[in-house]
Amino acid sequence: MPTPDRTSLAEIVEAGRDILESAGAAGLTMQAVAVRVGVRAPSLYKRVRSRDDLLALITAATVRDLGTRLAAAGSTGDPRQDVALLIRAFRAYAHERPIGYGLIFGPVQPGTDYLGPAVEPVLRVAAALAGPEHALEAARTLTAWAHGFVTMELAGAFNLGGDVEAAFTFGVDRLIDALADH
Amino acid sequence: MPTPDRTSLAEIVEAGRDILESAGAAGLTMQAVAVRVGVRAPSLYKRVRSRDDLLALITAATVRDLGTRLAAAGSTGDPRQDVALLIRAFRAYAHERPIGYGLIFGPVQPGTDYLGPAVEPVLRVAAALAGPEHALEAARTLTAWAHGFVTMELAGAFNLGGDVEAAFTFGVDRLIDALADH
DNA sequence: GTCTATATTTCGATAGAC
DNA sequence: GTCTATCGAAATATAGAC
Repeated sequence: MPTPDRTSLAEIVEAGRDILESAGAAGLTMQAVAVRVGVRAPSLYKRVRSRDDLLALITAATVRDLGTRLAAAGSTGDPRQDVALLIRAFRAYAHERPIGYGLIFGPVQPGTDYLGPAVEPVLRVAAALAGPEHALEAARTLTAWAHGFVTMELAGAFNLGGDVEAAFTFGVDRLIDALADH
Repeated sequence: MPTPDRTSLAEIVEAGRDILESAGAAGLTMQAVAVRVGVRAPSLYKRVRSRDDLLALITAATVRDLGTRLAAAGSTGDPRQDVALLIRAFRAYAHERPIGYGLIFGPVQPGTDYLGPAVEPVLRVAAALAGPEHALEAARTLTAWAHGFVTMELAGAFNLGGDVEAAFTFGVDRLIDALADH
């Protein structure tokens, strides 16, 4: 009788995500993952090709997660309101899982179309706000700003005083004004 | 007679920056730096406390560099034009040294006020564009968007087709409109 | 599929002679 | 200040028994 499964790929990825947030990227070792899922490190290689492979799986899971959250951000029907809700959901997720979030736009595996799951909700609200012919450009502008803001925020780059919340609201408002279909 | 200096801190930092761009963060080893400056690895520790220390020095040098470039971006006197030139200079620098640039808003050493050298030029054009009372918020909005855009661009995140140059121009134009003092 | 045991490699950092 | 020599520590990954 073969040895029964003591873990699973999903459990390994989930463990990796938790370790990443609590111990940082350097703390994400195969050994640490093995301990958390309750097996020995070599056993992980039955389900994961390498540590880089695990990292890619974690990134993909994080993008899916973010996409789910963005899709659930709420739609009032008012494009401006919906964009604001979407961006706030985006920011909230980055604050919840800062390190995992940092993987999303980190150094990338060429040819991997890993961003898909999170793109659609953004395109939808962008189209509603800016009109279909500017949907893509508007989505890129919104995403770039949101990503830049939360990255700087998480890095402690807003250290000149002032109110970071006010800066966020200021940015959202101005951006929505700028992108709204005139 | 003591052994004459065969290298210097400045040379070490410069070598580190070059290795970083050509071999990535993982390729930046004390051994590689030593080879490039022409000494043995242990000698580096006379001028650098640790590899992390070297990374911090590289980050600081990169910020200074970026600040110089931003300050030299040109000023036509027209606030809109000046902002556009500044942001294009910002982007150009990130393209030149993508990995070094990535350090700037990476995980940070607490209490280090390392961003100073690059901030002043941004604040200046932001104040001219948005008015003094909104200078800080406008600078944050501009920087966030520019950083987000180049990060996504360098990560290959703009993979849905469309023209990236057009998206950049679109974003700059709309942002300037949004921030301009009305 | 899981285990023990280990190969391999690499790297950061230190000690002490010159 | 630079060198040789080496420590020490860690981590990825593999081999082969059960």
